Amino acid sequence: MLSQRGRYALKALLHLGRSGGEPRGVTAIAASEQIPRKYLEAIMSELRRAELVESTRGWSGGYRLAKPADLITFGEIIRLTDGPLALLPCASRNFYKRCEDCVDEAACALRRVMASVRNQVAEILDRTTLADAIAGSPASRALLDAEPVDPGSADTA
Amino acid sequence: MLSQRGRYALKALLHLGRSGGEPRGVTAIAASEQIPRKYLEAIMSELRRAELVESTRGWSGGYRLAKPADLITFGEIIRLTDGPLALLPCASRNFYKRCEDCVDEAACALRRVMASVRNQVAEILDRTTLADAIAGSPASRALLDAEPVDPGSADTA
DNA sequence: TCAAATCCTATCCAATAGGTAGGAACTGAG
DNA sequence: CTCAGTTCCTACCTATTGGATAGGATTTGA
Repeated sequence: MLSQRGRYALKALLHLGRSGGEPRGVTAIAASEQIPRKYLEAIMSELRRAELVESTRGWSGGYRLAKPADLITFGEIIRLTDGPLALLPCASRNFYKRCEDCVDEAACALRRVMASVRNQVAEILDRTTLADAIAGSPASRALLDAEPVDPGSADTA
Repeated sequence: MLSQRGRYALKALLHLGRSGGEPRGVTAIAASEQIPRKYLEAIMSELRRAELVESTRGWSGGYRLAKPADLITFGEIIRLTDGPLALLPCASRNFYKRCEDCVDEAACALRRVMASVRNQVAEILDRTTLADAIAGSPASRALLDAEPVDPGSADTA
């Protein structure tokens, strides 16, 4: 599961994506996205340090995306806020770490499966951009529409 | 990422799958899979309560799989030990929970993407069984072989 | 100069992950 | 019938982390 922090980051970035190039203040974003203001402040600082957003201070300052929304992928955002996409460190590409206790094939059988999961997840998240999500027309529609999630009737889409 | 607990559970179950129907004691499994014995004891208890394994006590007792290895999927194991496969509760099928603060499309744009990820992950994990992993010939070889993970040169496969 | 904004550091709290301890209950071998 | 080896159960511990708040320093245009 994503951390709340990660979810907030994604919501905030999607918000900025929808706001054109205009700077949006943390207070405004927090209010309209239902995020605790002070907490969002910290998150936006992190996003700035990661150069996903740019900020202007003072007067009518705020944050805006540092690049076009179609150049910012879910993958890079989530890796920043939540770390590896993979289910195991040994199946991660960007955060690879060997399992200390990996001596027999059991571990490797595991790793094979986990690597395939990682590949599929990365395939989606590294190809889907903020712009895709906003437009509602993701890069790989075939994948995204494959099998709709249907949580009762609670949905706006 | 999977919890250590989940990883241990998977390793132990794969171990049992490789052991034919013969009961294996916790001590033996722990030793050969490099898992703290007492901790594994707790995990095996949980797996028994979930009816993934059966136990016999006393003498030459131990644990064995409660069903054939080709009827136990990674999906059910991981859901048991680590909860939802989805990245967000609102994108989960088995653990669905509405996001309290979900009012505008941002959340739904998010959910669309996360749902597609969930579907792909579940597709793999619910179709891959212990037997598949052990045989090294997973259900959907096309997927699993799609893009091999290459962590430097540290690999036994 | 003032209000509004980002920025920075420190702190707090509850929950969880990971693991340990100690022993009760069971069971076949001897 | 006892004993060693096993599962089973309850409780506990400790470090880390997630999620957030507090308070103020700094910047900047109106």
